[in-house]
Amino acid sequence: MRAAPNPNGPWHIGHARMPAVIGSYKERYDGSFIVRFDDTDPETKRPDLDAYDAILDDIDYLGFEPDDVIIASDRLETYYEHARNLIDAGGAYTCSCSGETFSDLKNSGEACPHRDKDVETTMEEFEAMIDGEYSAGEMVLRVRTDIEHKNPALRDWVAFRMIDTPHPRDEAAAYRCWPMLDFQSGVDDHLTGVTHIIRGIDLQDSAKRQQFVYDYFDWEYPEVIHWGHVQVDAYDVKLSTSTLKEKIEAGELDGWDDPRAPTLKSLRRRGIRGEAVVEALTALGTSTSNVDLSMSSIYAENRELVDDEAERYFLVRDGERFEVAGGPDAGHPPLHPDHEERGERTIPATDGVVLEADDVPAEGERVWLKGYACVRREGDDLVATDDGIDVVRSGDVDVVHWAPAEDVVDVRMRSPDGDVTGVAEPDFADTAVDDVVQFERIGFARVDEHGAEESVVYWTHP
RNA sequence: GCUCCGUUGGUGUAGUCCGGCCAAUCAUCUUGCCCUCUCACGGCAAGGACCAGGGUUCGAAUCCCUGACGGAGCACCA
Repeated sequence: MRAAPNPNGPWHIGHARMPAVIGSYKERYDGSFIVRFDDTDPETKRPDLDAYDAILDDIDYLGFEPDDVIIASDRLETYYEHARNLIDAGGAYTCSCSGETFSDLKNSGEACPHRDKDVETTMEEFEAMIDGEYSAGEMVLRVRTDIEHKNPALRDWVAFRMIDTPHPRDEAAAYRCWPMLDFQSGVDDHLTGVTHIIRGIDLQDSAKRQQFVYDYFDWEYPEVIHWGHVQVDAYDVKLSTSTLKEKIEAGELDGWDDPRAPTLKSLRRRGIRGEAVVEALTALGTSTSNVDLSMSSIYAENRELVDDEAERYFLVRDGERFEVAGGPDAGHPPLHPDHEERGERTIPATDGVVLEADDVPAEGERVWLKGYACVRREGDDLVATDDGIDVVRSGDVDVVHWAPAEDVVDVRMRSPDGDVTGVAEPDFADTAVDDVVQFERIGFARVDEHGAEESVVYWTHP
């Protein structure tokens, strides 16, 4: 099977569906996984030179290693050779109608004057196309299908056209005569031994178009299934590479890995594992209707992967400061509640503490500072009580997270909903970049940077 | 306009080919309870769906017809 991306930028979440499904089928049926860059339009779908590696990088992130990587723009001579064979077989003719003219004829089921051209003339004109003797729009090579076919989409479609703009890849920059997707893809699928094709519903007519070429060559068409589009909830941004590119260029997003972008690079930076993305996407199946992917299913898969190793820390957002009277010098909650052997943290309380606004108890009420003790609010002070943990177990007192008022780590947490700032307990400075931690009662986050001014983390999921 | 395709709980999915084992599976989700010094993890429970109407049949989520709704193609884009 193959994934045939158009190299126009890094992948968004929806793109991962193809490698996710192909990769898991490959493992199940001992198949092979080809990546083929379909970059045969240097103009309107102009390839982005960085995208080839970016996409391979994304596939690697997902945890797959392609068996083969091929690039269509390396293979022009192959397509030309098959076009010559097709012409010889009477399966194609050169046509100089304007797109509009041909469209009108086609829609009324009428052949254009060029359809009856003999093979020799067609061959001469096609060689002239290859030699670049025409400009864009002057000449195309059409596949002779059935001009009266009841589906107008299948009538005598274009196989090759002229493009004046050079291809961005040096290796392909000299070519001016380019195959259309249906020709290139159809030929390559056969030549590379593809047995099963998955493609989008937007390409539902492709197999029927390509079938005409396969018939001329007496090839057997692969099994093909179509699936619908994927929408992802939880993002304001449209799932479209070109839209994302515009937003990045306009400065609305910081880059392809901005946490607000629905890209794989963004998920990776947030500490979501490729495996979780693959699991969630594979579960969508391959139905032809459009599907909505909820981020919560990716989150659920990922949480299962990271929970056991994510150390716990406290992060207090917009803290309100209180002095603490009568308690111990510090709190010592464990790094992980299920793994006491990993040790405990030390959170000093002698210089006062901060609590999140929602956690501040009313005057005279009690709250349990997790890992520390029960305190009662008396004005701007929190006075330790001699309550035991049973007041928590009985449900009388809420447990809250907290941080010292001094010597904390300033933290900026970047998330799809924007940045939030706060302070983390001192031991948070011990974490390494790339660690995924859990800020208790807030959620998981990946440590991105420990800077001089502040530490930056990326919110992973609840 | 012409031509394709689809429609199972909030979301996704199994079942549809070969009608009965489906008073419909699993996951996520939501809620409640248990566990717990986290609103994490774990455990238990509950909630919630066969697009509509006809037809065939002893019997229809499953087959047929009609309709509604939704999607896609009719490009010298991929």
